[in-house]
Amino acid sequence: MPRVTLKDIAREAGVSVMTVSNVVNGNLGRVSPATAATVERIVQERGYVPSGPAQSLATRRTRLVGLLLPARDGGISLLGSPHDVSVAGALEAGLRERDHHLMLRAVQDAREVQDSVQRWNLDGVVVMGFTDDELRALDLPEDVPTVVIDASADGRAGAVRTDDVGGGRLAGDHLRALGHRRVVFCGPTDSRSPVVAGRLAGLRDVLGADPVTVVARTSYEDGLAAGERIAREHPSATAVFATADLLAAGIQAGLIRAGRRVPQDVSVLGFDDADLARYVSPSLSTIRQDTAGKGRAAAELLLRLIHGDNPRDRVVRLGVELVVRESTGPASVD
Amino acid sequence: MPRVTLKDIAREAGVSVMTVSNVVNGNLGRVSPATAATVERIVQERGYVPSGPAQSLATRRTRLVGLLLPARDGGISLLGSPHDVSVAGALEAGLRERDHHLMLRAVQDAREVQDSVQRWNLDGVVVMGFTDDELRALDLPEDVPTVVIDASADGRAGAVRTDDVGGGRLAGDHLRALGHRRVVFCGPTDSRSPVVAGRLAGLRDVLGADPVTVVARTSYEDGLAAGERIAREHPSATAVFATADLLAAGIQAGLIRAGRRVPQDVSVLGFDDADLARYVSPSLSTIRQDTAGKGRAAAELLLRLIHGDNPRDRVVRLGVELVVRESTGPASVD
DNA sequence: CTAGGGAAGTTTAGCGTTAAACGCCCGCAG
DNA sequence: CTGCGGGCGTTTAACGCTAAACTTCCCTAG
Repeated sequence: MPRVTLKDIAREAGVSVMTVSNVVNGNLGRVSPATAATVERIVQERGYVPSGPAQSLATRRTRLVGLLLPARDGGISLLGSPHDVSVAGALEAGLRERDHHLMLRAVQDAREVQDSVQRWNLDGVVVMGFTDDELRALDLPEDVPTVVIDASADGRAGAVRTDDVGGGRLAGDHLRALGHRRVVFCGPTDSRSPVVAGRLAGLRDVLGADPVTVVARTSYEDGLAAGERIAREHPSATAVFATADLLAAGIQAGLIRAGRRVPQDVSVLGFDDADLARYVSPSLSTIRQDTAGKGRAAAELLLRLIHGDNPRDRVVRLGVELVVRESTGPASVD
Repeated sequence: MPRVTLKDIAREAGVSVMTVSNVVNGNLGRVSPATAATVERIVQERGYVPSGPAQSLATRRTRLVGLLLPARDGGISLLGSPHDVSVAGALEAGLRERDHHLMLRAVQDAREVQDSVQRWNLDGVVVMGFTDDELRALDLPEDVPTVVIDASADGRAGAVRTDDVGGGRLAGDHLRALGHRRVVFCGPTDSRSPVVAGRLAGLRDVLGADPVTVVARTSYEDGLAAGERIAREHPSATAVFATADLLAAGIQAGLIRAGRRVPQDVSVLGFDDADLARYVSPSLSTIRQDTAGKGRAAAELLLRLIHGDNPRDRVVRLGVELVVRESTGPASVD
């Protein structure tokens, strides 16, 4: 069953294809209401849907946005964290409402980026889950509107970020108010990620001194190891602030496994307010960030960039909020 | 900066566009090795990438696959569960390896399906997260290769499923071996989902009698409520088998909140072996299903359907495995 | 009475690619 | 010699759509 084309509609309506095209695209300047109505009716009846490829070819715009993610472990886990999933969902919703489609693509190197973007003539690209260094290596095309999430925008690209410094401060305030003085900061500080650096900077702001830092990837397993290590190597610490809930959950489990009580002996504070913060026990106190807002903001910013109405602010920064649950409590007096 | 086209390459190489096209597509029957080499070199130098839209228009094939998901809560959470995320990741990887791209799209009704599929001339469609009834209402296009995940394939569509009956049996065997006789089954039994029905049937097979059933959506919150309800309304039950880990985690928390000990008073068994099964405490015993395998199988099956080499089996069923952790133990003697 | 202008179209050309049909030249069998 | 079949291409038309230029026709102002 061949596709219904403009030509089919045109023939049936007794007008030229151009007229049908104009009606379909709401370009009603040159079409009489009567003709428009007829065409509209036939379009409905026949269930005509314009061909994306043909439109793209003619207009050089695709209404297609790529979401580029790191291809790790063979690319199986392309949405690594709950955070990413939530952002991706909101991004898709934001694009869908404005009549754009999302292409999901894991990429490994600049060549793959180039290929995806060029092949599909993507109108725009959103990049998530890469560190600044990786991003630089990806060599994102200059001429395609781009929004990076949780990374530094270099020049022309837009960026959506969380107020990480504010989040770090919030964490510091909370822990300080509970009487904690010896706080361990835990996260992938070796990745030179501006996100991690920001959270640490915020914490330092409040605590006044450099907190002890323990390096760990943001996975549960790394958290587990880090928790045990903290119990062993930093026995005097009374609180741990981790850059992600997943990591915090692991740390907490590791501490408990090492015989510490949470929060009586050690408080644990996470970041994100992922669902799992409520599932683990003790439930995690955390700095909530607005992941859905991130996705929506990315969609909006990108569409702005695409349409060329140069947004005043190419960097959107979303607020954070402290959520107190069971994993943080007053510092134990020793 | 305009796109590099076949024409550009052709001009530079002093041949016709058709020759370049043939070289690029590895259609070397009519091209001398020397010419091919020259063209190849220039293609590399110029970084030529074929235009997807143009190719699609000419060949009527897009190498584009749509992943259709339910648009719920405003479509923000398009990948509802960890299970879905993992499947989607593996699907993307499978398609990518075979040079196809994935379009992620939340849909609400038949019109939206129609629109996405027609507009982009999708070569194939994967559908996940819908019940059989919803699927029927979506009215998936007859003429587009389709693979449904965790639903019944109606006729021409392919299906990838888990051996749910086997999983149910495994659950039953495990609980039976531990001495449990009064088992509660918990899941969205009202949705007439073949997945849930299969797991229940497997459990019944082993237990010999109809287990008590408590209806609940597969969310942590519903699990929490269900757990408390089970403690109240079915105080003599010694084990609960839930259709998803997320649900099981909630049930377990609800039971504990109601004063029951897990597993001493009540055992809890989940399904999926999602990451969170390891994060909660007690850690969840569960029936592991191969979500990555599901995604890969879906990719493979779909590509088969697309290429018309009619696969012998349009229904792929993946195996399950019992994973024993802390949440299940011997039945308490009363 | 005519120029000008808007309303309602249509025609032309082109987006980048490919399938299919059509050369052309050379070597070799009859 | 003629014919004819490979090897190596080229040409043509089409895929479905749109931007821009072009055509009518009618109405109104001067």
